[in-house]
Amino acid sequence: MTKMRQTRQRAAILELLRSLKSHPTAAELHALVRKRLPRISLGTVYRNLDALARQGRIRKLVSGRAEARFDGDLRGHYHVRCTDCGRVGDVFGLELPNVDSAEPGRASGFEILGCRLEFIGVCPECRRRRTSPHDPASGTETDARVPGGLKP
Amino acid sequence: MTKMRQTRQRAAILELLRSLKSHPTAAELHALVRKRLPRISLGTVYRNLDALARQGRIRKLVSGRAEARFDGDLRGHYHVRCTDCGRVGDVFGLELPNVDSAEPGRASGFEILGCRLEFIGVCPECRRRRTSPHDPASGTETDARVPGGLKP
DNA sequence: CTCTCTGCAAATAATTTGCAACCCC
DNA sequence: GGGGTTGCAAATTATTTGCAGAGAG
Repeated sequence: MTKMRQTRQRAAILELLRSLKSHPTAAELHALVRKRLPRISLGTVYRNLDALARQGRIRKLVSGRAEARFDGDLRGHYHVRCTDCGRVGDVFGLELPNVDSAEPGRASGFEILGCRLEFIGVCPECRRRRTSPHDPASGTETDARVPGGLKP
Repeated sequence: MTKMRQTRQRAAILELLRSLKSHPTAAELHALVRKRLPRISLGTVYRNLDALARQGRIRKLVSGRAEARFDGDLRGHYHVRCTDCGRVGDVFGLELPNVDSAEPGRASGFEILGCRLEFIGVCPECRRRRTSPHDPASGTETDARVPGGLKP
């Protein structure tokens, strides 16, 4: 990763995103930034969002470009997703304390229906292949990395 | 939702998925089912996975077809995603107990880097628009719906 | 028989990428 | 000036959908 430059479009995207209370998609952001920089392209928005997230200056809320995966085992269990290859593993036998739904409901104004927790990690195969100094954060939201204790 | 028929392809997909310990993507599943039903199309696989998940007979692990969303606010907080419109809201001020990373690591064989938790709910706007008896589970993984207490 | 389902192919949608011009450092 | 960046357009990828024929009930 070489030196990152400060361009008009990058600054506009960052400033705009910081000024918003919402969590826009790339397309929404593009429409908004366009008011100030009418010629900015969607591709540039994507490239900058990626760069900024990779730097940790903004946060990317999951999903984008990951295929859906399916599980035929209905027993309750958690999942771990490999940051390198996307593979998903199972975590059976883990008991976590319940979360009170009233609190997030009050804080957000949403009617809370449930919640979802998944672990982020590196699968055995990818770990083996990890010799070169791989890039740090993929930029995708991955809350904490507290050794021994994770902030859900 | 009318009566669902029992077809050869649907049965094969379900049986195959149940027999697997992995969490295949639709394409991977398609390749596998094809060994038994060489003429089955990818479209049929998608349609059946969706139907089965909607019925709760299999589980769909997030992502597919949701656009990425971005957040310029780096202060630690959680998110709620609206099941109806996809909008994302913030949950500030929620303190949850940490999760021990050793346990999931041991259970899965993965090197655990972090975890991610997001709430699922209905945003104020969609709730207002909710008069008709909307369809229940979208099929997408949403762990528990314990009133007052959510299983993370 | 009647509908739901299937295979096939074309259509969407989100995101990525190749390339020549551009402009930040 | 040199190399990261941009706009544009074409390319990928994942998933959806229209349609006519097939097959489950």
